[in-house]
Amino acid sequence: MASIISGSVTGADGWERGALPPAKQGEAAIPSAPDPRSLDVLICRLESIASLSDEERDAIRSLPAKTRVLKPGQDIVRDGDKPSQCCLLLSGWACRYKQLENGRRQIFSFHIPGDIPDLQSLHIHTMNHSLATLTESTVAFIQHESLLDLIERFPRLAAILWRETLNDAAAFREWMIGIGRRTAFERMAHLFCELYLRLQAVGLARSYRCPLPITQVELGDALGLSNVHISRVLKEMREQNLVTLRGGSLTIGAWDELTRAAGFDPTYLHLEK
Amino acid sequence: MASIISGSVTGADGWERGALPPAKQGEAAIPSAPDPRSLDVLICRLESIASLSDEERDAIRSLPAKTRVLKPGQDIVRDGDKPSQCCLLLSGWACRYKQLENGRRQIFSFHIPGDIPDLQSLHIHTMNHSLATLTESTVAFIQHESLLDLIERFPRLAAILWRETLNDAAAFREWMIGIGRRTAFERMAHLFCELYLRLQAVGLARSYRCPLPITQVELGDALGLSNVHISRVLKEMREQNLVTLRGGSLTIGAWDELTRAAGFDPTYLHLEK
DNA sequence: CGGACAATTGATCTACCTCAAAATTGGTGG
DNA sequence: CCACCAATTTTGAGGTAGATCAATTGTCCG
Repeated sequence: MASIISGSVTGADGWERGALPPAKQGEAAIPSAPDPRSLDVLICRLESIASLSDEERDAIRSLPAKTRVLKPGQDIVRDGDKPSQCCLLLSGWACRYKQLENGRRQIFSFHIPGDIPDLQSLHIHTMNHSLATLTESTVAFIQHESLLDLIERFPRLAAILWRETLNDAAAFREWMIGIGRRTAFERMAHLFCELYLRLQAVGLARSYRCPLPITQVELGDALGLSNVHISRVLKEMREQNLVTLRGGSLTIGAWDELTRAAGFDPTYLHLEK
Repeated sequence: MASIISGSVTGADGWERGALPPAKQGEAAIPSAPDPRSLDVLICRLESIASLSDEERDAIRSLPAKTRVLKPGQDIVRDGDKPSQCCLLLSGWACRYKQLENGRRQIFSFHIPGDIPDLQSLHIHTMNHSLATLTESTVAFIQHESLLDLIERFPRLAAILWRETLNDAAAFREWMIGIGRRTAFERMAHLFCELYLRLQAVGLARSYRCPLPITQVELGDALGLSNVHISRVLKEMREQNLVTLRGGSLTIGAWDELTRAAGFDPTYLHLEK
């Protein structure tokens, strides 16, 4: 499968224009034709971190972007690529990962609508990991030069985006703690807490239910565990009525117990409200 | 032990002025009195990433900074602090870590001269981890406002510092791969490769020898291993003549084999030369 | 010389892995 | 609506990397 940005394949590689994922969980349907308003999800996201002036909002809204619908399991940028654009996730799920020699891989982060998973490519020119969709996704591509021009005109936006990448690093550190120092049960609980809150922040989760369209193999690659062990720990959580994961959606049975079991402290997410 | 920046203790907490670590391994002795030229180590470091103009160099050199000598094992900033300054390491070693409830801790990164380990505090106002010295160290404190003023006047410096924090995140990802998907032997080898190259880049290592004044407990906290296991793996490496760690200094017996065993690819460090 | 700390070694235990087979799920075409 | 397929999940059995506990040795330094 070819990376999109590296540009080796375009047509036959299967972007379905017009075919959109079914709108779910309060997510508004997004037209596949380039739509300036689609960048509102970015504005919304940034306003959860800092307040924006009218000029800043307008400047973001008028960023030139190309919207695409991508199939599940498709690489957006590849390890080694030198992309000239960033990717804003409008709908669907994506992840960043790195493939190792022996077939092993490590997933670093999961991404949901409003995220710019490869924002770092703005300043680090060669990718040292890959970015791929997990589900069918709608993404908007924004040229680096447009973003660079934007942050030159609005230095405050530069600071906000910089902060975004710092939050990203904070999440990596939290992830590291999990992998290095928590039991399988704890780190899994921790991941569920994080994802639930992040989804809630962009309006994709409520009343302790949220989409989680991720296979157990992928969970394992993220948490440094085997799929077999993921299955066993999930069973245990189910039996304790902590969480249930079925049909791509997660139900949290006991939030307080879950956070306690995970040793979860949400401050590293830097969510408002 | 009290954090320096949180300011709860100053006098009795024991900063020794004038007492300096013995200069070793080609490291020039640094006067303990505040010395403007000391910021040259930062200039040197930044120039390993990008070239600087004369004005930029001068602006950095004239940053107001307060230099201190700190004892080993002393917190510089604490989890929860809201520092108003950043810390540039001039000599010695430091690490960032987070303490967990049950007495466990995870070390995220080791820092060497030229690093600004808490650069992120410039935009993330509350620390979500701690920073501490590992050895006696000389550090320069620079007020946030001075740095903010600097990057406002020189936007290119902002981009360079931003890039620094992105490199930081890249190192976290590499660390995660190790903890999640590599054996104890591999990840330890990987750490040694990383540290050797970073030290070499700032002139603190040559001919496969470098200082590594870190206890086995600290190595374990960084790699997610017990100190006992660290000892055993070190023994194995010693027997295979890969590396020897004695008296706070590391000797690499077979660089090529070491990198091969570690699956080490140095590009994520973004070192020039 | 003595005391604190760091490293080593031995013995035992366990969380998680690997391999392999069975059961479940979801999508597809007839 | 059912039958079928591939992908995913579940369960079982046995193996291992690395943890824990505890005692010994080595090192540094006042």
